[in-house]
Amino acid sequence: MEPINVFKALSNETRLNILKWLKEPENHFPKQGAHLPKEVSYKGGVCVGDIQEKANVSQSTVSSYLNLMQKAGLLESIRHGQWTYYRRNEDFIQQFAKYFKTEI
Amino acid sequence: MEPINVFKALSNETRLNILKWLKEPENHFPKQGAHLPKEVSYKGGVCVGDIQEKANVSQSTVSSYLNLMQKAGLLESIRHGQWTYYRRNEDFIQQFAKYFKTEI
DNA sequence: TTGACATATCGAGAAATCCAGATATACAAT
DNA sequence: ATTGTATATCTGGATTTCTCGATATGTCAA
Repeated sequence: MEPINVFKALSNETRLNILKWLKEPENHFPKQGAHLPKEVSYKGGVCVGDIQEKANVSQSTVSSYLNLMQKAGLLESIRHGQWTYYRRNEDFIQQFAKYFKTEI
Repeated sequence: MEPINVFKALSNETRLNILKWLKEPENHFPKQGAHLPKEVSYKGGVCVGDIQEKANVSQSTVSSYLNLMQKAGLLESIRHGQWTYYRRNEDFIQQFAKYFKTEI
């Protein structure tokens, strides 16, 4: 775990919002692309295009943001056909919260 | 509370170290300047010069780092004569840890 | 295999951050 | 008043981050 990279990932409004939105994907991504049955895609995460639309930044920006957050440990991704679904890495986030409480 | 500013403040190795050192000033600042009786200065924090020596960055850099961290809410300072003592704002840090656990 | 679409990567200019030295300010002691 | 010390602020060059458009890659459908 590289705390600095986690803090850097969270030092940007858009990225922080993405992480929060992904806490409740059903609420924040209602126009869920109909690529997959609801239960599958929500469990598996939200696809890049839907996140881009909500975040209102360019496709390349959102893609690299998601990659950055994944490298930091905050997100994980699953490819499903031509879509990549990103979701929170809850284990890691919880572990980091604990680190913050005890080490910081 | 501006979470983004807190994350930015913590996105730097030196600043993160300073925050950790200030958790146990007695351990990390043994050559405590003899400006004040020990109990006073430790309770009140550590002076800029001592932090600078430990952090091994320039005087101006450490001063602006401490100012940044204070603005973010992580530190508080007390002036005592010609010395400024910085210490952790434990209430804020604890509050932020809670925010992280519940909101992030 | 070609075309369409989703996502990733590349390249670059603008903006922000890093961090130092120089200078200013505040206070203490003489 | 003057000098010395601690800290803050200013200035600026180097580096990093931000964010885009363009292009590449991967996948599905026809």
